[in-house]
Amino acid sequence: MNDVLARGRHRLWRSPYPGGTTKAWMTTVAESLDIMSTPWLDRLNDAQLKAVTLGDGPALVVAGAGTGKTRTLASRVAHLIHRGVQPDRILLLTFTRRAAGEMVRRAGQLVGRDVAGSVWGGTFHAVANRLLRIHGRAINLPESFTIMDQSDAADLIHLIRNELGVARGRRRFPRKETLLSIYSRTVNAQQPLEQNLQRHFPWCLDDIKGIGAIFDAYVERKQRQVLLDYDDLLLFWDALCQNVGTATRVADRFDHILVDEYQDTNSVQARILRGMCRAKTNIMVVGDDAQAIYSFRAATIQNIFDFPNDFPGTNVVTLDCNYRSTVPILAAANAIMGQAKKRYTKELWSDRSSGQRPTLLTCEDEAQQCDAVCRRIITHLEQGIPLTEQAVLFRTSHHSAQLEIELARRNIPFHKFGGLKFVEAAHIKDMLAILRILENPYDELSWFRSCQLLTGVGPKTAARVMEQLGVHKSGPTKSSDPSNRANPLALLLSNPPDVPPAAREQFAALCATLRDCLGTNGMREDEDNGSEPRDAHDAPPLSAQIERITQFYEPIFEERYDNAHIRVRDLEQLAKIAARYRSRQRFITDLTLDPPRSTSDLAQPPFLEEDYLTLSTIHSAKGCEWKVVHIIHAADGMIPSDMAVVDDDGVEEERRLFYVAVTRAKDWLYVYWPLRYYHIGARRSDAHGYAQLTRFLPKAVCALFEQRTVGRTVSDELSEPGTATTNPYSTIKKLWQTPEAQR
DNA sequence: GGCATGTGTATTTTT
DNA sequence: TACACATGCC
Repeated sequence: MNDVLARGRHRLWRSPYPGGTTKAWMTTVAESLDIMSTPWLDRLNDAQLKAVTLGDGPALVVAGAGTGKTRTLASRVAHLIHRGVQPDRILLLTFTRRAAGEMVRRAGQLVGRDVAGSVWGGTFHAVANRLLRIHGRAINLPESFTIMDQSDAADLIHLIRNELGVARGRRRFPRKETLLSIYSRTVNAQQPLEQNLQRHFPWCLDDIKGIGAIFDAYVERKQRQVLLDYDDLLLFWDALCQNVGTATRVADRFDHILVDEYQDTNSVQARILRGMCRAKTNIMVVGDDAQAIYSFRAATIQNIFDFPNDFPGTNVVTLDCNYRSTVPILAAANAIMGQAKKRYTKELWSDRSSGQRPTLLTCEDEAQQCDAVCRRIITHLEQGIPLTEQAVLFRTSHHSAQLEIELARRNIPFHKFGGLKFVEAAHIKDMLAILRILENPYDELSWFRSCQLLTGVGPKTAARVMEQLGVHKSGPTKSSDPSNRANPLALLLSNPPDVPPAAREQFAALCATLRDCLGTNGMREDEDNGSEPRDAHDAPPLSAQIERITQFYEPIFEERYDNAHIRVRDLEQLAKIAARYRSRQRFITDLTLDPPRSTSDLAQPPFLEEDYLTLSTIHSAKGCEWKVVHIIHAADGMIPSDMAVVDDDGVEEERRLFYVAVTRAKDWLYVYWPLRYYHIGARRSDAHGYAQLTRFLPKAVCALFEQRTVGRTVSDELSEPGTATTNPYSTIKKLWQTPEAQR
């Protein structure tokens, strides 16, 4: 420890205090000056301390669930800063932006918020975005590129599929979502299409020619329109690292790289890291192969195993002491992983003893399951465990649908993570499309969408208008930079194309809206901007732009959606988020890279409620923990998902998923499964089928659970005997009983 | 060419 | 159940 402290002192970065090194000196000063304490080294166990204080060079930290990984990484950041590394030369790559924020926040508590705040923290995609806005030009990427989210990308593929006519007349051709995931997987795994199809999409093999043609057109189209999809962000970052002119400049930005959730990175990401570390290998990756749950995104555990080979001289540290869960919960978790075909990490251990075993609840049907969950949530709430310390986890987003209704009915506020996001809602996409035209006038998809907002304009008219504006022409110069080409927006305002009479009025309104948002003329005529060319300085503030677009859009919106009164809250929400931004580009980008998650229409907006329950897909629950965890639908076909059981690897991944769910619990774990599902097999019938308990809980593992049955087996109408607490006669009797008799 | 209506179907997980 | 696709009418 002494040694560690001494070592931590020798290169103080902009040191506000003298650089003493002896423990005696430090102890004295530390007592008088809080600033001299080393809180990031406090309360760490030996393994954590080792990881935090490792010197330069590559390191692999194998960190099981709940072993204090976040604390270790945050402490490492604090330690590095304290050791003299400049915060903005530390790159912290995490799986979600939320995780990055949390670690930087914790590091900030240790070394000061302002200092830690300049650490480069974020997802691979967010960091790629940042780097590409700075260095992209060097690889011919204009800095004004637009990022497509998944559904944008799928829509573009859809457009191309229709244009190419590959799907016509034939039996069913892969859906746009399928095509996108094939594309994404091919790119991310860096595998030939055919191999990928054989392995993961065998039913699409016959269409390989058409698929290839679509991919060609898709790539070409993105390039012309300066659009990047999620995968492109990684590819272009990788290109920065491979390109002679930029490789050194990009890599030199950082002295230390830390990567969280390394088991869920794919080959492109691994290659990026190798590229970033060509000159110096100060890289620490943290991961747990037992928690690898993103193979559908082409993540591969192989990255963890290959790490020591890729980076010779790697220090390996294993964290296996679990601080999160009680012994009985951990025993169950270990038993679940114990059946895995392959297993690399050791079992976890804990000294948090408890008499409370996890509970397995067999429910009559889904309604009973909902009821049981709600009742237990309330019981714990009454025991003093707030809703924020409780979570309900499930395999797929719609698994919570019935529960959401029940929670709303009982006025239990909740916040749902995972599933359809706010920005994927059609009405939000409509608003964003208009904003995106302003940002990138060559964004075909946004034009296409915006045009079709107008009544009387369908795909054909939209295409014609876009053609006239030259939206997807490659323009006079060969450069892909929009500013070098005739701008479709300028053309629209100066020389608007003709539209069908039915659409004329709305079309004019759209033009006026775009003009106002650009700020060329109008909006502030009183300020007299003269004949200034249109540019960013002239444009009204973002919030005014949103307001203007809303003004245009609201009548259309109300016409178009029959539940507009519910959805209108989302528009308000959008305006609220926008209020935090000054730059339109930042706003659009952030919304794409870190979309706010929609809450249920039925629930109160969570920001109004202080205490709310968390509903989450297991994927989205990664890295989180709660005192009480309820896992619902633990039936075969749900967990593991029917979709995943086509091969062994799929089942194994589902097992890890279940393991992740179980290890989120600190003190109480409830696993529910409904005995009976309606609409199994035959759809639209009253038929029901009987489910089976998930295969991940065989008898031997079940023995570690307390087992209960919920509901009645005879009839729903019959109540259990002896549970009545009121008797109708007891109140009536009061009417004639004497006071003495009542006592 | 747009739009309303009807029919069928396929259903994960996320940056 | 919600969404994609086809059909037929304006």
